[in-house]
Amino acid sequence: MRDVARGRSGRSDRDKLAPKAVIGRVSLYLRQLEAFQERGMTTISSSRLGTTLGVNDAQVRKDLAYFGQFGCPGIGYRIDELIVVLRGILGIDREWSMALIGLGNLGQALLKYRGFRGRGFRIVALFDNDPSKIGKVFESMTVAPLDSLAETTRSLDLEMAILCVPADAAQHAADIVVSSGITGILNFAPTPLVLPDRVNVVGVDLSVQLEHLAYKVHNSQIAGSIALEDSASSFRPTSTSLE
Amino acid sequence: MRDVARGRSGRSDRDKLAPKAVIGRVSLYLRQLEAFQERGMTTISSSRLGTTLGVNDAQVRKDLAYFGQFGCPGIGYRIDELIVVLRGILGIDREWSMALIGLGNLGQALLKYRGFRGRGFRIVALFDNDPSKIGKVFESMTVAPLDSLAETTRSLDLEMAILCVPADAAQHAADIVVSSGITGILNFAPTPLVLPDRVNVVGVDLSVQLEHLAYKVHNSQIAGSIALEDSASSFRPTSTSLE
DNA sequence: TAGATTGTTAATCGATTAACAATC
DNA sequence: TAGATTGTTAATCGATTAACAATC
Repeated sequence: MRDVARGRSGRSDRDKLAPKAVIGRVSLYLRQLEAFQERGMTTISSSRLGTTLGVNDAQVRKDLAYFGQFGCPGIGYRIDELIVVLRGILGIDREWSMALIGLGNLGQALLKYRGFRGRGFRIVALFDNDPSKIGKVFESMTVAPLDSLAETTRSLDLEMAILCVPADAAQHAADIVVSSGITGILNFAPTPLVLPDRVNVVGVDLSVQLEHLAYKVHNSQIAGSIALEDSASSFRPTSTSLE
Repeated sequence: MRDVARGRSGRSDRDKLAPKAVIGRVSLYLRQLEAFQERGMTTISSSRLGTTLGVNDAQVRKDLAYFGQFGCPGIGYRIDELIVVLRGILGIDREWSMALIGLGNLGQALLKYRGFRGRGFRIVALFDNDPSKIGKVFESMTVAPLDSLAETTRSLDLEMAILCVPADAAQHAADIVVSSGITGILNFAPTPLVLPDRVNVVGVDLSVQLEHLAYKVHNSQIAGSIALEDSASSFRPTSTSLE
């Protein structure tokens, strides 16, 4: 564990980052714009882009205005221009080399997953501390022990790591990642990591997501049965169907 | 109270669901409480629980108070009691049977992933529309064609589906899921789904998460180099030294 | 021009945090 | 009792939406 001093330390640079929610939506806008472009469209209004993604039109404009003025009043946004701009904002107008740490089921799957490569994220080195994994070859890369990470980070210019180790190994692995100089971690381990401020983490907690779904289904079942009781035979206007 | 003509769609039931963020944190509280319990602790204060997870203590209390009064002033919360309560709230005090739809890399991985099973989520049937997948056996389950989903939903009492198909197949697959009577979808396909209100969806968009990380790293690198320039120029102008 | 759509301000809505009486 | 901690209200903070002048 490095300098834990969370909180009030020198955050001023960080404070300039756009709110989490904005960036998530920008990512969605970009993908949708690419889809529109493929269909041959050249301009798009905030209203149309928003409707497709379930986002208010004012929100689309505000999100984009956060980074500059990219639209033409009366016309909308030029799709090709906006795509270039958004890629630059997100920092995906280039390739990123990543380490994959932990080659259990999830790690192996993410390695094969095509979704990342198409967007410039390349897994170029594999690490694990399990002796039964070290030396194995996946996608023509050999799994190396975690303590060789620093060296490889230098030789291959790794900037991000995907952390797919069990919860009880996560903090230790993360410490090694940090000391190797990597400054971005995509954390799939279901545990909070304590890290220095300069290291960026995005957590993907599959159990939390699934439990959220269980909560919703569980509670809409309850709501549903109450509604049934309430209006025994009145046809429930099941609002929007597909469309 | 139930059928207040609230705007466009009949959402009144849904409006009673706790905010997304609250549920996400409740899920984290539960996991942390289980960890505390394993270490033999019997009570916990909102302050201690919050600190461990990086959540404000007032927020912990408020989140829990959303569902009832579970604490003892001066003492804190009894861990074993709170665990039972939270499991009930989330609807994970029982088992959920799920369909896995799409057996590409990600689907296969999620099938093997241990994280779900331990929490009562069981994948009990596999579906795919790719002829090369149908009939194959994974974890002693045979992949069936998607159009047999409705039948299996009835026979096995499926309530949720994990959707792991490519983006361009997702809406069609989701329509079949919905028509089969399943009311919860964990969507890994990187595309928005258009679904009736009564169907619950939680989306897990790995590309969005990874792009968010890229954004953070990209921008903290910029911030970092500006900070370097700034401090360098304060006593060594025009220096371009790295490190 | 008339219609469409932006960027932006003001209004609204929701979520987080501080503060504190109640209470164990 | 004194110290600790809850549940909850009020204050703050942040995010979303409505509205509209500017402009293509």
